[in-house]
Amino acid sequence: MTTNQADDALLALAQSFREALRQSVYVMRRLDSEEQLSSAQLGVLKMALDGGARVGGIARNLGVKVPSATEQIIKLERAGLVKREADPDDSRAVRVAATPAGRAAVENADRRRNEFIAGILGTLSQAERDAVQAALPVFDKINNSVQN
Amino acid sequence: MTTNQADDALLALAQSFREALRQSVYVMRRLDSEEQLSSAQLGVLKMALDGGARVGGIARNLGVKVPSATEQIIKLERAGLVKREADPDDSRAVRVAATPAGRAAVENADRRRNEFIAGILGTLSQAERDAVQAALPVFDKINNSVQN
DNA sequence: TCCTAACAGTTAGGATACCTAAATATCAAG
DNA sequence: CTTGATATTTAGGTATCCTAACTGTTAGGA
Repeated sequence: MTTNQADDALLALAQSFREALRQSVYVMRRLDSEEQLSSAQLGVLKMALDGGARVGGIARNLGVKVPSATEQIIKLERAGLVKREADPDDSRAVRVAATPAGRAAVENADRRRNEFIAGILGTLSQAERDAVQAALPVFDKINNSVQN
Repeated sequence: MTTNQADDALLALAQSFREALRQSVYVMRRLDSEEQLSSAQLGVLKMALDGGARVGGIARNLGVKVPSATEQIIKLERAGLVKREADPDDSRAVRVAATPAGRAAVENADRRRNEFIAGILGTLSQAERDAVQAALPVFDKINNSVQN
């Protein structure tokens, strides 16, 4: 039946997709292992760049629970990369802002990581890069589905 | 200059790609959180299906160090999903083989995870699925580059 | 034959990131 | 002014990974 064929194709794609996911985790780990700033911390730091991210928002955006975000924020604070200050409008809340050192750290980390990945992407054919390019927005969409 | 333009494009693609990687980690975590078998364990178990995977091979294939593989293997053994036996040809080595229960566990876990992902893929347009499909081999290639 | 270097795996110890539950403080509505 | 909801932190625990050190086996000379 047509439906089952469609399902089978979908399941086969899902299987391959899962394989790619597993690999992504591995690539991410490699990327992290060469750096001082973990990707979790880099994620927090980037959200603190605009000057007033709240802990809950950071956690939501990062796909982790609030205590996990707090943990990273504390580490960054101890490293002098962000500062925490009371939200003037809501004393329950905390605003996390990158310090100048934090800003510099983001730029450095981002650049190095991008160069590493760009180095790999540079070995691909243009068609392959186009394929990646075309898939990225879809990945974004998939993530949002999962985010739920 | 042409070279710099190409570099810039590559770096921009790298940036987007990294964003997708970050999301992948998140999706993977979600996928894992709903299951009994972690994806690390599922990976080990799959390699044990053919009956005689060695610890070192499993570690290499999984992109982790040998002690990390051992750790997962021990957990699987305690759960009755694999058994360890001496390699008849080389007494230093250990052969890891899935038990019938292990085999069943893989099938179950794989099916459930594939269905979860297929459910998401099913909400996409055909063009979007094609884009994913086309990008998967490239992801594979990128992974192999990183594996180094 | 025996020694030694290389190799396969396990054990021990430690780091990191994540989670849930409980505690603290503030806000907002009645 | 009380009470329930909200924002964050603290406490405690889990999983995965890592490096270094240890045990046992193999293989290639001297």
